[in-house]
This record gives sequence, C-alpha cells and structure tokens, in this order.
Amino acid sequence: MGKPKPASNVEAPRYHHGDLRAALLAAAEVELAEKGIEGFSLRGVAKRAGVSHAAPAHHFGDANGLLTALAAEGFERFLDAQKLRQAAAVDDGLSQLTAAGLGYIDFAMSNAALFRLIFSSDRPDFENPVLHEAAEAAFNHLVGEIGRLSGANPYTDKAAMVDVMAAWAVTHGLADLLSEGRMKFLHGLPQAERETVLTEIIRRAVVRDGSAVENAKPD
Amino acid sequence: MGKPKPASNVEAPRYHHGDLRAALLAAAEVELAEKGIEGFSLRGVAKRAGVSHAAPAHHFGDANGLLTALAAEGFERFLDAQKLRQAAAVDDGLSQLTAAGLGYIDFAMSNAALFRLIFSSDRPDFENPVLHEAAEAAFNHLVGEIGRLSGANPYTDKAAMVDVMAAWAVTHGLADLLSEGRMKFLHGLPQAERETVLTEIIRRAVVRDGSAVENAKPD
DNA sequence: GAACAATTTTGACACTGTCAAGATTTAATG
DNA sequence: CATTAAATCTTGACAGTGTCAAAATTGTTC
Repeated sequence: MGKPKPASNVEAPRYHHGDLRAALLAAAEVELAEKGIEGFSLRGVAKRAGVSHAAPAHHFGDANGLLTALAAEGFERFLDAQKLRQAAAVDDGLSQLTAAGLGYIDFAMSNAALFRLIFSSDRPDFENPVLHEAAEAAFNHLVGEIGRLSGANPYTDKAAMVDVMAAWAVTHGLADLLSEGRMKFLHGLPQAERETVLTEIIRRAVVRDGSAVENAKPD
Repeated sequence: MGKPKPASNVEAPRYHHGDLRAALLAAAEVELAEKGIEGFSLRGVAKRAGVSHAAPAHHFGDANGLLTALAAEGFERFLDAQKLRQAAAVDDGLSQLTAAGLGYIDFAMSNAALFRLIFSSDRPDFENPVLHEAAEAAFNHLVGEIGRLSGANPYTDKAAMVDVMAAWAVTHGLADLLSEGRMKFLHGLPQAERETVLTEIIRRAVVRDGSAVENAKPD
C-alpha cells in the first residue's frame, strides 16, 4: 500500500497533500450524496480525503464553511444543468424557459442532497460573497429568460416579475417534490411522457388569463 | 418549588410525570422551532421537559421516532391551516382550491422548521402507519378539491391528475421558497397585495390551454 | 542555510444519540 | 392488604461528533 507519495497523477502537489482544498470539496460531495445533509460529518470527509480530522479547518474554517463552498459549487452546476437542456432545445422564448425548467428538475433529481443543501438548509452561509453571487446568478438567469419571453424587464415591469415568481414556483415545486420522491403519479410515468407533462405544467405558469405571455417581442 | 405533585391541572397524572409523551412532543416542537432540524437535540428536548436524557426512549424509541410522531402531528396542523382558509372563502371550486393553497403557504411561513421536517427531511419514518396516513390525508384533500373543480376523479382521469400535480407543484414551490425567505419580491409586497398575486399564480396552474378547468360540473 | 509562514497532526474538551443496568412508581394479583 | 409483575424513569457508560490550542511538519523567502 504505497502511501508515502500521494500518487500525484492529477496536478503538481504543491503542499503536503497537493490540493487539499479541492480534494476536501470532492470528498464532501461524496459524503453528502451518501449520507445526506443530516448524516454529513466533517470527520467523515477528512477520512475520505485521507487527512486528519482537523485538517479541513485551515481551508474552510468550520463544517459550515465547507458546506458553504460546496453550496456555491452546487449553484454553478445547477445553472449548468439548465443551460445544458436549453442548448438542446428550440431557440424561442417559451421553449427555452421550459427547457431551463427541465434542467432545474434534472439537477434536483440527480443531486437530491446537493439540491437540499442549496435550498433547504441553514448550514451554508448565504452572506458569503461567493455563494451569494452564485445564487444570484442562478436567479438572474431565470429573470433573463422571462424577460426574453415577455419582452419586458421584470426588474421594472411588475407583471413580468409576477411571471418570474410563477415560473420559479412551479418549477421549484416540481423539482423539490420529485427529488423527495413525493409525486407517485409523475414518478410512475415513463420518462418521455413525464417530460411532456412537466413541460405542460411549467407552460401554464406563464400564461396570463387565457393568452400566452409572449406578444410584445416576436422573438 | 413544588415538584412532588406535578400540578395536575390538565388531566389525572397516571405515571411518574403525568403525560410525558405529550410533554415531550410539545417540547420537541419548541426545540425544533428554536434550533431547526439541523440543530435539533434529543437531550435538549428532555431538558425542556424536565426529565433525564434517556426518558424519551421509552415513548419514542429513538430521536427519529420522536420526529416521526412530531411529523404526523405536523401534517394534521398543515391540513387544518388549509381548512381554516377554506372556511373563510367563497364556496366554489376555484375559490376553495386557491384558499387551500393560501393555507398551505400560511403554514409553511408560520412553521418553517416543521414544514421542513415534513417535506425535506429523511429523519421521520414515512413507513410509520400514523405518519403515512396523516401525509396521505393531506394529499387526498388536494385531490378532492381538484376533483370538485374539474368534475372528474383524478384517480381515474389522467388530465385531472395532471391538474393535481400542477396545483400541488406551484403551491408547494411558493410555500417552500417563501418559508425559506428566497422570494425577495413577494416578501417585499404588503400582505394584501401578496395574497392577490399568490392567488393569481395558483389559479394559472389549473388552466388548460386558455380556458379554465371548470366546465363539467357547474358546482 | 536560517528564519519565517503556511499547512497538517495530535490531543483534549464538551456535546451528541444510544444502550444496559438499576431505581422508582404504578398496576395486577393473591 | 401484601406481594409480585409491569411500566416508567434515572444513572452511568460508550462511541461518535465539531471545535479549539499546541505541537510538528513542510514550503517559501531572504
């Protein structure tokens, strides 16, 4: 069991461990996925990374500091999941919005613990600038999509901001309930049909009293 | 400090403490509200109830057992909050559905930790019959409201079940995001205006391609 | 090479949930 | 009423947790 040299086939090991910060983040994600937030243990993360139980302190302060960094990373991947779906979708306002919603749901279902960390935990510190910006970037992306769809700037047009809230709420509700395994009916549908239903449900959120939102900007 | 007799102005104290089970449940709810799920401590609950740290074991098994019982109670009050709003609303299908939604949101915002316990925690055991039935009762109530609104039985009519999922998702999304303090815009609105917006957003969920769902049963 | 700073380990502390054993009170039985 | 049995609660112990201070190790800098 060769342990004297830490393999070092990734990058040049600059300190004792190499890049312990990144290694701890990766280990924390595995720990989170396996144990959930409620079973998450800082000492477990250290063990996974092969370092002593107090090693994380220098890089993240305390356990919540590590979870804060992990949450920031989570928000980035959360946004990536949305963009991934959008890239494969038709390029009109409504299709892009529903695609983003499906990406939102993809992420929640594939990363249930991480999704809980960024939306249903008090442990990450949202005052932290890095996390704050990552979260805001995700929100602004949604605002942008609604802006494109409605042809109005939600930050100045109240009706458009209501559309943002509606689209966010329905998407988030679907994502949360599906990732928690609470929607027996939807979970029972075959993937393709489920996506059709999800798309229809999201679409309803941006319909104002009978007619679709899109009218100002023909796109 | 009279401790030999436990006051006994509620019911006949039958055992050492009187009704420790109920006292522990009450203490657990306070502990949960003050510390959140992530700071919840069984020993803290025992301290609040004035008993030794191992006393809860006999009534609830372990900590998750106590949280399971608390979750069941939570679901009942969750349903009560919806019925309370409905009792004050006009008695037609759409008004009743949106009123139930506002009650759903009321509960989440007034009992954020309890809401998290019943929707975003692995600690309660949902196989437990008491909790299982309480959760199912809450779901069936929503199914019933949609059934009334659409004039179809969601358990046999697929389109009606889609309406159920849509209404549930948007309501749950609003409740979750508001209780977590994530919707700056809605939180900034005065209560009355916020309710108007929430009602409008919920209503959109039960609109099928342009026309309201309600057509079969004139109510 | 020596001095310094950054990183990591070791050891300790208070706290947690759970278990086993004992003590205490209530209920049941003769 | 006395005795036995059952239910309830306390005490003490154990392994595990997060965090802190002090020591040890390694990398950087002059």
